[in-house]
Amino acid sequence: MLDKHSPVPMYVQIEEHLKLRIQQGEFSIGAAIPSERELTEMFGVSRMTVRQSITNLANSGLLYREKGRGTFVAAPKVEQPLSGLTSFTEDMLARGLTPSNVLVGFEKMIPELDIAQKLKLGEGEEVFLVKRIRYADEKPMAIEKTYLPVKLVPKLNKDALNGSLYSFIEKDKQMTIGHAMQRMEAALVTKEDSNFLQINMPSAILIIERISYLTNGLPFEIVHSTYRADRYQFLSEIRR
Amino acid sequence: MLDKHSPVPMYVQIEEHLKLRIQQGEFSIGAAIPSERELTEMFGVSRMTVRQSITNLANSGLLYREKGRGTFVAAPKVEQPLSGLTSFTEDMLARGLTPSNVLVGFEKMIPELDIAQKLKLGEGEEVFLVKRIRYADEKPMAIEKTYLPVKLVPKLNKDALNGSLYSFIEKDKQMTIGHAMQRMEAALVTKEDSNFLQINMPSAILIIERISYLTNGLPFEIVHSTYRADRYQFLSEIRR
DNA sequence: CAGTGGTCTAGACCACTAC
DNA sequence: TAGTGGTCTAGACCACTGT
Repeated sequence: MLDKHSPVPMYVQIEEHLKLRIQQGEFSIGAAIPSERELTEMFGVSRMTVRQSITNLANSGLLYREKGRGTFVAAPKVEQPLSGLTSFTEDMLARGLTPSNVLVGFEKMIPELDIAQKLKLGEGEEVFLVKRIRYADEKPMAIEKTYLPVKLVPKLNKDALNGSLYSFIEKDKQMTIGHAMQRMEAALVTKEDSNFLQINMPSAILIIERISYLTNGLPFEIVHSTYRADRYQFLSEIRR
Repeated sequence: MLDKHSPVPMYVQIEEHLKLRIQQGEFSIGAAIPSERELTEMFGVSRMTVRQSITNLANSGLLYREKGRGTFVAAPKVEQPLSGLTSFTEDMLARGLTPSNVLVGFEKMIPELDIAQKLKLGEGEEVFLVKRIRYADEKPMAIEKTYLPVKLVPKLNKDALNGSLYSFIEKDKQMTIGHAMQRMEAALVTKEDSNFLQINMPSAILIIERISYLTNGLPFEIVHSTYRADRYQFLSEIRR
């Protein structure tokens, strides 16, 4: 059933095996899966290994445990939000839209004080500022300004912007992306932005500012996005 | 150092011990904490127990691990978002504001189709609709409409609305709250809402709709909130 | 090379649930 | 009382990092 000599850890194989059986409807929603001791025998592994699999599946929301009763299949999420840190491109593709974008600005500059503080920059340290209009299915969706410390990505150029910025950053080992803080607010569109977004005035816009951090806690980018409110909704999941 | 006979699990005690030493600055940001084997000796427990503690602290973002190198202290979050599922009251208190509210509607009704579908109700099943104006520091902050299936909370009344709705629900065992899906969008305020919120027209508002689920996946409430955009920003944390 | 975190074993006792 | 998940032990081998 499992490949003991695969480079894929046993607990990952068990996770995939269980996921598959759940997807195929072998265990319906709310039904108990086999107990940890039964799985231990079925797979010929120790109980701790089975528990690691189940813990991961429970953390991801597929299963839930009840003391003294068993482990059960949770109801699938009706709306699946984009989990984790995603780019505009990934976001649009997940929504079934075709993303494209126009670069309207790329410069090296000394940022304003609030940007410098959020990126924990010293005085005089420079950032790259990338300004893009983001399109979905050929229609304007958002204006996006990205600030990146020059010292973290000194080799950044226009060509790199076509690919994934995140994989460009993570090519450099020791730089792995950890988490991000996101601030969301509503506002009225400005005259200038209404032209870029091709909307009337007055209109509401959704402003999303994201500060992304490496695993060591160092901030490495600020993304300031202005979305058309009539075309964009933000979905997220909240856990207890 | 640890109490082997405490009802508090050893791994929790170890977590608290490490948290304390980090807070006291014994391990500074980016510094390595003792290796798992060192901790095993220090605490007189097995390595798996130590690992459970460190895994939890790493999941909560306090530590991060690097293969072959060690475990390190992550930088503290600059802005701390309200984590988990919180009520308006908790949210405002966390922001240093004083919450209050006015009940403007409480009725039992058959909901519209979209609400019934989201709550997975059958035809003719009723909901409670609670409409409240939420204030922060005596000024209007949001309009909140909450839909609750009558079959889940048959005894709900106006008095219960003064306390915490969540603890009212969880009093009933077998009903534990699991996760929620949240949808956020911006819009222009309507004439009616501009009166409730005491804002001019045109103004932008932030609409947040939350569907909360029990651990078994059953939806148990929909909260539709309309926030003043000039007074409210939504913070969230995103993990990879 | 020695040290680190990642994976895994084969047991054990506990508190809790259901019958 | 039997079965469940929660906690814990005392080892083991692996791949990876830094010197």
